[in-house]
Amino acid sequence: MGAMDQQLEQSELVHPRADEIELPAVLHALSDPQRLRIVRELAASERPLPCGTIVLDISKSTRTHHFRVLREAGLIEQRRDGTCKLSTLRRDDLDARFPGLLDAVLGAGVPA
Amino acid sequence: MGAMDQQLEQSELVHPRADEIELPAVLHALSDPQRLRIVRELAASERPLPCGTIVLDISKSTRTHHFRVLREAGLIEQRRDGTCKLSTLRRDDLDARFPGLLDAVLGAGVPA
DNA sequence: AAGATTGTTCGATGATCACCGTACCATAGT
DNA sequence: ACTATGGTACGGTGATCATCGAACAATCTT
Repeated sequence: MGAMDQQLEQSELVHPRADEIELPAVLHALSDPQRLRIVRELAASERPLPCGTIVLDISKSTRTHHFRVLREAGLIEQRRDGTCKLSTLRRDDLDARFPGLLDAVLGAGVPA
Repeated sequence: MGAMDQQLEQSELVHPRADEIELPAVLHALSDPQRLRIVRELAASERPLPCGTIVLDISKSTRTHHFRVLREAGLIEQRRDGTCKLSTLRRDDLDARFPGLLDAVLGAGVPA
């Protein structure tokens, strides 16, 4: 969106600092079923996952879009690893900033 | 949206049952700053509040819109009381369905 | 260098959204 | 009955969103 992150856009990914994570952005990011699924899968593995191994019923570009929304909201961290890009849930940062939120969302997986 | 709730639209408000409350809808409803503020205010008073006493920087129709989103997502209950319409947080239903979620969101009020 | 794999960027599109003003509809009080 | 008052319904507008395909870029393997 902004214009000040152009020069590092291709080398370093845009990640908000832990104290910059905004609640509305987090809730919005989690309000999409596809992204919720990504977050759940990430939380389940608790190990960096390449984007490609997760959501299958959407196109590549849409997948990229969802991962960017999650990353810019501060929910995940992404880094390069060869040709893959590995994603991790920012559990500690989220728990520090919004205690209990992530657990509540993840725990709501199979309610009844 | 639907067409089956036409006959009770003006007398009885549309409320999802507790077990019909969907997580994405709840998160989406909470992802708007105005609605988050409404929910916080409702939670703070823990007593039914008329719509008019809460958000001031938006128009009447927009306020109605936000309250409807909150109600249809299952976050609040609205009922008539004379010329006013009183709103209450559906704390018990939310806690039963998504334990800890509401507390986490409300607790994230003043993070640092 | 060529090919394969993985992901991004770039429009574009249709849907949804937040917001508004105006008109309207209840109920309460005079 | 008239008039506030509190809220809804009805368009309408500009913004954002989820989605796609096609083209491109970066890395690895051969």
